[in-house]
Amino acid sequence: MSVDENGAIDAFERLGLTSYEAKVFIALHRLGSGTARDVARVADVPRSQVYSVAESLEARGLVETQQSSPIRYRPVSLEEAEETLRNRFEQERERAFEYVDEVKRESSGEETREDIWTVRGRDRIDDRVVALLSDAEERIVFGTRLPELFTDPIERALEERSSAGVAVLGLTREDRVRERLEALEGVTVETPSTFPETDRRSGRIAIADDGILLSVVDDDDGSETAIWSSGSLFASVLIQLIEAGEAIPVDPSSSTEGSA
Amino acid sequence: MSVDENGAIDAFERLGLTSYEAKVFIALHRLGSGTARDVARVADVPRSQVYSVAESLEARGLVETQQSSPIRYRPVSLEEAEETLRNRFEQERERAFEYVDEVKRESSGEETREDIWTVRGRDRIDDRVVALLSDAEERIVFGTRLPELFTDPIERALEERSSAGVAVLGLTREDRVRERLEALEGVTVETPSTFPETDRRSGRIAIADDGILLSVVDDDDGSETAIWSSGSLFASVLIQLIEAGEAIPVDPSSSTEGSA
DNA sequence: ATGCTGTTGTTATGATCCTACAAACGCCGC
DNA sequence: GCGGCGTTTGTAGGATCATAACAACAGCAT
Repeated sequence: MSVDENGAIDAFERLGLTSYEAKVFIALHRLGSGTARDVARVADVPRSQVYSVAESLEARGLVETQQSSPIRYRPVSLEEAEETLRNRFEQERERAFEYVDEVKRESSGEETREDIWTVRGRDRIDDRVVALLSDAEERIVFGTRLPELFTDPIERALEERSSAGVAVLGLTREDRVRERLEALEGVTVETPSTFPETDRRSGRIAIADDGILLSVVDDDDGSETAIWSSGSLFASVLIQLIEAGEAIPVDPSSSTEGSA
Repeated sequence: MSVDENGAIDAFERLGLTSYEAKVFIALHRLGSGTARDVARVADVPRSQVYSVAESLEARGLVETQQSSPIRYRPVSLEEAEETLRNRFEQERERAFEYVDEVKRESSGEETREDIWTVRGRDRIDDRVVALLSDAEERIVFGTRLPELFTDPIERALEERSSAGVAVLGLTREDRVRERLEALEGVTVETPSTFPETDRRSGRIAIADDGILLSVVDDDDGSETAIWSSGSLFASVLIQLIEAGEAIPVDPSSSTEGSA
């Protein structure tokens, strides 16, 4: 998906440049090379500011300077710039995480018991579901009404667990999801009995042994929020409710409905 | 090299977190999990601020929340956090550079002629030297008095070019550099005739056909600055001067001395 | 040679925004 | 009644944006 200049400037800002730095950098790529005046004409940056901004970019390795009269600037190649920014990112990442790795304390096993955690965002929930399913030893239940929430890694995890002898049950009303589930060897598929066909908020349900995850999808922006728990009384009670076919919304504003 | 907490906080800030976000994230890793009060005790963050800071981290996928009383927070694993930050970086990088790639204009060939460019920073100069040397078709001169400026990639480039039939001459007084140069097949090594043995500012000299790079090293902080040019009259004149054994400092404040 | 004009590069200043930091307060459980 | 929790408000400071002034210089016309 293409972005406009404002989007690119925003992206550069999140990469650590100021708005002026981003504009000068882009302008120099447009021009090939140029003086402060050239840059100011192309970029929405006052000419008097271009000098110090370009100097800052040079210090960052993103621009080269020709000390002529007038001074000429030129950007390094995109490849060089990407590598420079990536190297800086990796360097800071290493600095930051090396320290945290030193001081972190492993979460104690008990601390996660009796706990229910909230996770937001589709990618994060994808990962959590895969982690949950991959740990299953005895049985799995997975259901969704949205094909896009039935991701390839989830599909592979179901297949792999089924091959490993874990009992896998799929729940869905959605034909496209049903077909993919049925295509997996050893996976049985049922139509959920208690969710109304008009249900539009449920996201995914995943049960793996004593772990459970329930997600909901916001109709407005499609964002997904999940709660999950593993090895807790809450989890076992909720699993019982689901298996009895009577999932009960815990709270209207943050429903724990399973998939339709 | 290990870093302290302030260094880690600085690094997280350059990765796009605020100071408070970094402190809360680190504190949660120290604790394993905890309430706002727990975090405030460990981190230099007022308790009343922890709630919104942790919410922001959750929105970034770096923290999970347990809506209990009191609210409990726990960090995602370091692996997850690293992946999250890296994915965000790559996403912004792609957004930014995709746009610049669309709008950039190739530098015209002539525009780089008659031009002398300044490059700062050891890594960038490393790359420029390698690029210069790798393009040589006929002859190379390389010299430095500092072993650390004779990098492995430079060494490999000299070796590769020598194998390709390019005449390669090394210039140095420094024994360690001399030994490495002499170990390269087909490379001759000479002692420079004009630089005083007490020279402490020269960095590197690299000549490749009609291109030249000269760097100097700042005694105070060891930083390196280079000028380079290729295919220009300036370059040919300077090459002649070097080859006549009479390199002349262009300006006392930004000397263009060659290597010792 | 001189005066005028436009450009260059540096510096200063004010406005705005974001973040750090402090404090207040209603509600709740004990 | 007290302490803890969670939300909200306010202020100060720094960074960035944006504008403006000015000395020096180059080019050009006279």
